[in-house]
Amino acid sequence: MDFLQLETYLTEKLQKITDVENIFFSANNEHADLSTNILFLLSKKMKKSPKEAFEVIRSNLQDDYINNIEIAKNGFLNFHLSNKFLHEGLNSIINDKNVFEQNNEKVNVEFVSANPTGPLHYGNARSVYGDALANVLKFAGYDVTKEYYVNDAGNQINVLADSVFSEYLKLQNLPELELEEQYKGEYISEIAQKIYESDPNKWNADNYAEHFKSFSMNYIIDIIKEDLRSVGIEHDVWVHETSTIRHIPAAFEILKSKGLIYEGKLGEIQSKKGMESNQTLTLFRSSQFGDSEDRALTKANGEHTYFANDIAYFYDKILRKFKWLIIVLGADHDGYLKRLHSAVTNLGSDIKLDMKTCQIVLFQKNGENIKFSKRLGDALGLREAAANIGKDMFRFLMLSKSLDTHYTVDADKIVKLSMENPFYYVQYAHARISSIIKSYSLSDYNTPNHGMDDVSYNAEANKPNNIKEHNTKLTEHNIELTKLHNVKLDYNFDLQSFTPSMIDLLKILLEWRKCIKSIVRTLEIHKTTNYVMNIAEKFHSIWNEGKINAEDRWITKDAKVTNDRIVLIATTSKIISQALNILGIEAYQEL
RNA sequence: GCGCUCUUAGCUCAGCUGGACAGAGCAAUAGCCUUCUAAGCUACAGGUCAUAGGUUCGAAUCCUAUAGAGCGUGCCA
Repeated sequence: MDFLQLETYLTEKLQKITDVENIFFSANNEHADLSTNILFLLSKKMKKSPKEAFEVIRSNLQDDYINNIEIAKNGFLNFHLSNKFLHEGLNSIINDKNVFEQNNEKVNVEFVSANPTGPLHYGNARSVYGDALANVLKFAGYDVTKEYYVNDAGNQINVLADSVFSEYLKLQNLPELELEEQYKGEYISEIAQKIYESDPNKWNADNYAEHFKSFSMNYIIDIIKEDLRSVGIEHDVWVHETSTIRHIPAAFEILKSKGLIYEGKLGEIQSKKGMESNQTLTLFRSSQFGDSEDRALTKANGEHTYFANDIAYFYDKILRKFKWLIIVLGADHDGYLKRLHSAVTNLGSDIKLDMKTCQIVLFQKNGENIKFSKRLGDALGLREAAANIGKDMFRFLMLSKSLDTHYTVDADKIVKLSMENPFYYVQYAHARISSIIKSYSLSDYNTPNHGMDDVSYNAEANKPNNIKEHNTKLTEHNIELTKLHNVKLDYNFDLQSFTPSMIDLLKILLEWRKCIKSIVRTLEIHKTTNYVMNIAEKFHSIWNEGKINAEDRWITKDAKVTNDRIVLIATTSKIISQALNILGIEAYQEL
């Protein structure tokens, strides 16, 4: 039993007798262990005062998990929870009863999907969001696929091939091409060099195109993969645009049958930049769904637009039996969302589609924004941006802000900042816990007789012996706490062993799944960093209480008290590392 | 012009489905290390929650208008 379960339990209980909706619980606040707004809702419905409403439901609320219930002056109903609740709660975490059950819902999280025309730059800084989001959903029991969509069918690939070919000509001491659009940057010359090394004379204006396209693109995809690895991202699946456009006829057929595709002419706004404004094209009725106009699916030259290809791509996802499609895009794509959303939701029934746009992260130097341009190849690379402060801290920083935030990072301050920021605050807590457990494992208390097996610390071992499957998370960070799994559900730790602050900490731990649930609902990853900060804050505070009073330490003179406290602190460590794992960050043993 | 996002402490940002006196970090002030890591803790200080209305028992949160910032507004992707 944790807060998530308790709230569900109480809601069901209340709804049986009151028939009100939108019952809200606030866990672990300064007024009580759990508060609810039920009396506001009830008093409105019954046209009675909150106090009178309370009398009506009072007797139904008696429960083992609740010590006492009181009504606050302003009408909140406050619960104080019983030891039974805390006791079961702690045990449920120790025994991994707190993890979510596997469900079979297939979720596709598509993120990054930058064009394969150059390395990732810091404009892709928020790509870690999609990665962490996928991790949370996995943790919550979903069957998740991390996907990257490679736009290998558009004109930008031709531009890429031309840019490389131009460099190739240079190596042959021939005149460069005069291109309207071209990519510059070292990587272009690098690719040309590679091709030149293997075939210095083979390629010319008549035969270069296909080879230069595929070679360059594959080369760049490798760069991108490396860029992604540098921030800890690895996609499960890379889907190429050229492999999904075959679904266009089938997808169009569905939309046609719904009357959403027709032959016609575009309105003035769109066609003003168009080539031949009066031509008849294939159009999608996006205006039916709130878009300002219908949108083109074909170009004047008969080719399909990117939009058409995207429809095919999403249809492909649907054919692959995904029920929940999540796509993470840059803010510069949000004008595109309406039409895509309306097209995709019309392609299949029961498709849940979430499109998240992330506002750009601005990097500043000397108070001025660093510009980036892929064409000019002068962008601050994602790899470099991350390397500056390290992968883990980079992720933490990026994942600690809402996606909607127009976040500004000062490149000058960031290194200095790195020594004194929330990332280390959390890591320091974890390191201190490791230190406690180390001391404990070396102490006399660590005998086999206290209800759990002995806990030992092994700084050398990455993979300690005797790992039982379900507790590998703890062992990942070198402390051989795996034996804690032998603590039985009825392990009789005494809540009296804990100081009031430790009980507070325990209550925070019992909010973990509530936090996850909330992220699944809102897709707001930064709640994870907030949550783990809460734990760290409470932990550091307890640590200092121990400095003031030795009895408030984790390791005390009393063996029973110490053993009980070690269970709590090991559990804390477990939750912290679970949270950090979700963020894709390693939990440190030492700082 | 229109669409999306944002505006909370000097700075960077939190604020859970509308809920109790608006929070943290950095910066500033004053304390705390013979004792499990002081990258920490405690205290003090700092805010007309952009502005004006509205809905509600209750608004930083929802609605409308206004101001400012970012992005978009192609038969590019």
